[in-house]
Amino acid sequence: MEPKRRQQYRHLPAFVLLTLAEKSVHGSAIHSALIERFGLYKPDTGAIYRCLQQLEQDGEVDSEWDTSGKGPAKKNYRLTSAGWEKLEQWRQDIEMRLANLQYFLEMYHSLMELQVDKKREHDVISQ
Amino acid sequence: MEPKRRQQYRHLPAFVLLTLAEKSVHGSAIHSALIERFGLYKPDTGAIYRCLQQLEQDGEVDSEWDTSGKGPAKKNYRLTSAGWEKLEQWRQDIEMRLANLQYFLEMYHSLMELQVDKKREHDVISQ
DNA sequence: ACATCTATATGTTATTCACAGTAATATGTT
DNA sequence: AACATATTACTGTGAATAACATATAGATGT
Repeated sequence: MEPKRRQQYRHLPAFVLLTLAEKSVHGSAIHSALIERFGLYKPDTGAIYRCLQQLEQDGEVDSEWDTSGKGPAKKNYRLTSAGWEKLEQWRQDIEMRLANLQYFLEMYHSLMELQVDKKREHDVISQ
Repeated sequence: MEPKRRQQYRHLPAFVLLTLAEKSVHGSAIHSALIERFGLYKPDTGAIYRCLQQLEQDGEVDSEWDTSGKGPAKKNYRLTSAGWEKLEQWRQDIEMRLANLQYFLEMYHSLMELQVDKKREHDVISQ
């Protein structure tokens, strides 16, 4: 039995801020939105609430309780102007990471072609 | 004074394996190669050596000492077949992450256009 | 009254890796 | 030979991230 390795998806605050940029909502709705949009990305609810607390502490979001609708009270979060700025920083950060990952894939594919070529040569020789 | 937030660059084993896929080399050479190729990505040397130890423990690389050349002995690492398989897993993983990051950027840009439109409307109304 | 659902929150642990430093060997300099 | 310097490998520590598990509390249905 392989020891199960935990998968970290990362950039959670970026995706939380992005979701809030579209619409001010409460934690559970952010969770649903992320699951809906990123099929493979199932963030932990605990992580989201703690993320929101941190973002509020850093002044990137503010919140107010909504006791109107059905069910238990919801804490609606809204981007502050600091939050919009932070989102822009995340955009830059993510563009850089994206470039690195693209480079990884390019290099991976060119290496694999080389491997195939080597194999082909080998096959020709051994005919 | 803002508390300095550490930047994590992540996916280090993927990039180490990729470097070794191209050519079997020692830790310090991997460090140089990564710095050369990823201008913004300056991985920690400690992280690289620990990563290599972990990879060896997991059977994804093996190593042998090279005492020929100049300077101190070098520990050359080489991908095993398990390492090649792991690299393929990383490819899949990274393609997924890439898709998520691309989605972030798409959504970010479309939100920003909306913001501009709103501002334009506002400007027109207040004329 | 009780179970269930929804939303929020906390406890604990694993993973990742940055920052700082140590050690050992080879080589160049005086 | 003595010393400084460069190169390579490795370790100590702790911060950041977030996964897994559990708890709480109000609203709602039966």
